[in-house]
Amino acid sequence: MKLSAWNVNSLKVRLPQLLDFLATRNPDIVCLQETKLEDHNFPKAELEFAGYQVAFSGQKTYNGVAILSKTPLTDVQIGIPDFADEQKRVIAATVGDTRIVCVYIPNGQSVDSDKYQYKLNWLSALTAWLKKELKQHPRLALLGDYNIAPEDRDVHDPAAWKDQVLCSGPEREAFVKLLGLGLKDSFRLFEQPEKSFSWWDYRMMGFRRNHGLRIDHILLSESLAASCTESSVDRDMRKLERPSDHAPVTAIVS
DNA sequence: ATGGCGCCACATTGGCGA
Repeated sequence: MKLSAWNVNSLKVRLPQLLDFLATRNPDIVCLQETKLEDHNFPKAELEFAGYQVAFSGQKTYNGVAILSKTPLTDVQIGIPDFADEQKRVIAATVGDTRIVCVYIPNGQSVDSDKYQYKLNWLSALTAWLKKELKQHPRLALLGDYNIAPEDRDVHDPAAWKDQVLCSGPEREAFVKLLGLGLKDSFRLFEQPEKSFSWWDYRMMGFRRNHGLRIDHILLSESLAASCTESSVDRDMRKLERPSDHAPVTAIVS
C-alpha cells in the first residue's frame, strides 16, 4: 500500500499536477493539505474519474484537507473531536483495516505570536485524541504538513533557524510526544540523502539552492512501521512549472 | 538591507504562508 501526503497550496491551481501525480505514481492513498476550496468547489468528479474515492473538509482561502483512496473510505472524522476549531485542518478515515489521519498542523507564524500558542494547544489536542485512536486502530498512519522540522538535520541552516518557528524547542517536544504514542517517523526508518527537505521557499531560488526544511511527515504506528519498505520525498514535483512550495512525501507499507 | 514568491479575496494591495 502506497501512502502519500502533499500540501498542494491550492487544489484549484494544482489539480492538473495532482492528476498527473496520481497517474504516474499510482498511490493507494493521498492526503492533501491547503486545498483552499470550499466543499462545493471540491473537484470530486475529476478525482473519482481518476479512480479515487474522496473525503474532504475545506474552507475559502486558507487550510482545507482531503483524503483520496482507491478503496472505500469509511468512518470519516472531520476535525479533532471535542476540540473547537474553525480551521479545517484534520480529516480521518478508515481504509480496510488501516486508520488514515490527515493533518495540516498550524504554522504558528512566529514564536511570539498568538498563532504559536494556538499551534501548541492544537498539538496537545491532536496528541490526546490520537492516543485514543491508536487504542482502537493499531494500524494507524498520520500524514501531512506538520509545520515542524524535528531535528537540525531537517533544516538547511540550523543556526539561522535556531529557536525560530517550525524549529523551536516546544514544537520539537510536541513532535517527540507524537513519537511517544508509539509512532515512527517513516522517513528515518531508512538511510536518506543528506539535506533531504520537503519544503523550499518560493523566494530567493530556495529550491535551486536547496534552502529547505523537512516539515511534511508520514508517521506510522508500530505495526505499520514494521512492514514499511520505503519512505521518500518526491522532489520531482517541485521542479515543475508553477509548483507547490511543498513536495509530496510517500511511504510504502503492506 | 526584514525584501525576495505565490495564492487568495470585501483584489490592483494586504494577509498569510514557512
